[in-house]
Amino acid sequence: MTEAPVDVLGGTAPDKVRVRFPPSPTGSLHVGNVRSALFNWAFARHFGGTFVLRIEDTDLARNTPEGYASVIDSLRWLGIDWDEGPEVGGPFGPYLQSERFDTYRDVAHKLHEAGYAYDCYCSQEELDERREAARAEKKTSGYDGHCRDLDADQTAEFIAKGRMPVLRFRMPDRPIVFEDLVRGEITFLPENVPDFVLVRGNGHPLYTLVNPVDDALMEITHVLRGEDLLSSTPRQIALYEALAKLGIGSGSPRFGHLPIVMGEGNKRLSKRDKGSGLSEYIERGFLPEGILNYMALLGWGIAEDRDVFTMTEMAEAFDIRRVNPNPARFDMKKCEAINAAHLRALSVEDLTERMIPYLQSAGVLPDQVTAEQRALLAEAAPLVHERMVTLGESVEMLGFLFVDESRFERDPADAEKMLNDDGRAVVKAAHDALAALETWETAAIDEALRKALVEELGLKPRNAFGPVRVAVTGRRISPPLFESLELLGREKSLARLQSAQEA
RNA sequence: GCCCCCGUUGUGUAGUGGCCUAGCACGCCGCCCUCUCAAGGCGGUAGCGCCGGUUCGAAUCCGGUCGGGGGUACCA
Repeated sequence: MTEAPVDVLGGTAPDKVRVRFPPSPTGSLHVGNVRSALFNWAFARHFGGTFVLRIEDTDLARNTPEGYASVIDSLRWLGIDWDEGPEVGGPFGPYLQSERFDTYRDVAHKLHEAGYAYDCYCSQEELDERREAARAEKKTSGYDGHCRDLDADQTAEFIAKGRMPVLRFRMPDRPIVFEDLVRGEITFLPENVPDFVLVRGNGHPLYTLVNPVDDALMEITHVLRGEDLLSSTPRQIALYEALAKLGIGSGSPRFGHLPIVMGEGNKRLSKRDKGSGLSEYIERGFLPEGILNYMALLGWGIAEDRDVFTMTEMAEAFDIRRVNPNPARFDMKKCEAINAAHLRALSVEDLTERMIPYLQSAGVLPDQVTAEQRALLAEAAPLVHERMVTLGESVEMLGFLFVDESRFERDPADAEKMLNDDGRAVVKAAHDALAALETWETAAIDEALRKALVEELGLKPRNAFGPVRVAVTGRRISPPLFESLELLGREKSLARLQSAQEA
């Protein structure tokens, strides 16, 4: 590494850097996608280049309109903006592959004409059979080149049988060596990279064709993607080179293969695993800046002694060569800790606004929030600011302030534990002390309760305030008690202290 | 089977031959603070997969080995 520092730009002017994020709209984004989008985005922003969003929807059977909307919404929620792509346009459109089939057909034809690809008539059964045989001999089990050089008679014979050929790419007979931006030099020998299918027998183009073709046409300079695509890189490089010779694009982009994200154990985080979908994090009330920050930490770090940063800072500091090639496990605890740090960094105003949707969807606040409710929430926000890990927790922490008295409920387990006979006696003493209060504010409440419960009843503070807390907030864990009482107001507070005695 | 990638505490990482009795963060444990829970402060736990070699000296270089992962489709 010291002898041969990786040349990231390879002659490309920084502002000419073009990267892309090519999700297929088969559902909502999962964390692997997000990480990939983020690193490409950071790379582009770092150099002042262009970030392209391209929708890979060639697999008609698996695409859904919701999937498309979900991808767009997710990226917007995250704040990952694209310079070219759906909704924003650009000079290389259309950016939906389903609208580019003519292009693929045309390119496939040219590849065939020039001899870079050939018709292959092998049936699935024949392929399987020969694959098994090769494997039995402990050899590479890929395509054996059977149809590489069919003559006219052989071809005619297949056609007479009614076989529909696939279009197969003819891999060059030489090693393919490339410098991975994350992993350094990687070599693939020709015997291990067999000819591959570009177009199905039914004429439908495959990912193997359309992905490189679009990268070439869209003048993509760098491809940052998951490690799972590493072994398909040599065949893509060969394709880029063939395309360039046909005047399509200018050769292979530079590649950087990011480590995969693993879930529990040693398995790649798959779409089915819980914790893999971005939507789960949105629903729980993670912040986009928290999620993104944590994702960045999966393989990259801004500094030795620092792991909380903004995306602006990331874009400024991002260096693909500093990405660690090790697969990284997703650690929910760490993700939560990072999110909590971002939550704490929010201004009270910002926090207040961001909590509202969560309180609304939980039914704590109405769709139309009144000015009074908003003001109350703003006053309560500082009390929970450093107690929350996600915005969703605001529902349990602050719900007691907003629900109608008719809907106020206490946690059954907490009530049972704290509002026993002793507890009710404490609550009664608290009620009487507070009822006599002239000014309803934190300091006075604090003083009155300490006097009545700690001094007069001789209780330890924690034992004194526990029952009161459950009586008023409904839970053993709550924002600070005296402040909560003040915000709840005299009337509601006294009513709850009353009703708790009857429980 | 074959090909490729990866290997530092539980997790993410720092470390590019001596500054390493291996640093940081999260987690976990304990203490302090304290009306609960957090936040904050202090302290602790735990790691260079293994074996050889090079060298005065190796987490760092080389070889092997073991382990893990990815790929091996008319999916992407």
